[in-house]
Amino acid sequence: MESAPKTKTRIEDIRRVELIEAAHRVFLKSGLNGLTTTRICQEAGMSQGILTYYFKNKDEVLFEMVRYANRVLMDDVVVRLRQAKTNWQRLMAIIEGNFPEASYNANTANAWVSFYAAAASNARYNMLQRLFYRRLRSNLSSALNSVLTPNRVDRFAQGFAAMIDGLWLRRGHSEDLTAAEAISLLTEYAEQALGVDMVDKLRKPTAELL
Amino acid sequence: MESAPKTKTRIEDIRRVELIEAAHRVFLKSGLNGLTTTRICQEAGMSQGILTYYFKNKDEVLFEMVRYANRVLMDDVVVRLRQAKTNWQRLMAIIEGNFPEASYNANTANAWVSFYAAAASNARYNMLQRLFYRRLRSNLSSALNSVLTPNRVDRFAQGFAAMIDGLWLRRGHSEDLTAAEAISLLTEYAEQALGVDMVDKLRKPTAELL
DNA sequence: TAAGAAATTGTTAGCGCGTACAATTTTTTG
DNA sequence: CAAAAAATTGTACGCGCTAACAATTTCTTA
Repeated sequence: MESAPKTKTRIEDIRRVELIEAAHRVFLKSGLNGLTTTRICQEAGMSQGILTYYFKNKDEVLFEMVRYANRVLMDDVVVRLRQAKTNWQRLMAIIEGNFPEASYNANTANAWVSFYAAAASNARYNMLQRLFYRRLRSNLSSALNSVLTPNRVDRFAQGFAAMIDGLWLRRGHSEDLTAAEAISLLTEYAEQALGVDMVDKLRKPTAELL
Repeated sequence: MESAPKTKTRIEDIRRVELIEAAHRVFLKSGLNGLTTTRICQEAGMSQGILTYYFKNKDEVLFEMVRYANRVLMDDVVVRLRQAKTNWQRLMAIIEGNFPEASYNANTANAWVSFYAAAASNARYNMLQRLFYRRLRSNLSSALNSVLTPNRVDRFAQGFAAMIDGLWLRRGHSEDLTAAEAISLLTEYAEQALGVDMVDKLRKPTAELL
């Protein structure tokens, strides 16, 4: 019976998404510091005032944009995880998905570093950061819990996550660091941390639990 | 014969150092974003105008402050390196020196992350970043060149540096990450990347070249 | 100790920013 | 098609910041 608010909501949703995507494009170019209300709106082809009509304030847009940006990056992991048949492939899905060739560049890296910096004094960003880490640990756990105890998974995740973050951090200022190298360094790390025996175990097809 | 500019230079040097140290204290508390001219001067117990009297501008103070901050951190490495007798001890000096118990806390970590973020759009910061990395690689090289070719050292340094940066980055928002754990994770990484044989070699006393 | 130099202060101009809001245009609806 | 509602624009205010600079105090030196 509610046909009235139909179009209203539709436009609202469209504009919100447009603004978030515009903010995302600016973010990938210039990081959080480059993100002014004026630039977001002009990137979206709208006028400045529109922002506070569809969002509480600028922070609201940025928060949604970061979630969106992470979703875009992590889609790669999700797709690869779905195709994985063995636990080793699951681990490789996580590794390769964290360094998509197309995204692993200096601008994107610096954008994320600026997010990390902002998270130091922004409670909501901080929560997102923790959420992202929990997701990673959970993915790792599902790939490794057949060979590692929960405690071992935690420790492995610590080093693994540090390596991912470090490789992204360094990407921002090392022109000669490719996605392939990052993947290779992280793979090597995982192989050495787990040892040959465990890697062999992980390579065996997963016993299906139907 | 130059007795006239004696006191002048003395005061100039003192004030410059005082301002740099004051900026450093603010930096460790609140990162680069918290660093306004007003805050630096009030931390130093001086009035705002003094800053441009002794420095070209604020950026100049910040640049010198970052060099100072790095020197403070790296002093630990230098001291440990001097005491090292074997190449393995040299490697451990680098590892332990990069995570001094007293400095490895969330505020300091976040301060450095804010520096990394700023380096994305600040050419001089970027040069400092590269300089810091070259120093690390050079230290690593002097510890490992007896067992690794230059190319291997480079590759090792890539992963090693990523791990250091990642462990600092993560320290900013993981309350439960201690210096001991960081050192242990990095040591483990080095041991596994080098293998038992090389570690054994590194443990033998260095042949003195007198 | 007086004059000149050096050091220090406090104020102010100017800029970029977020956002509130009145004014305007477009869309919806009876 | 007119009146009301929704969407969009442009402007303007206030804030925090850097840097410039005139005014003032403190030190030097002859």
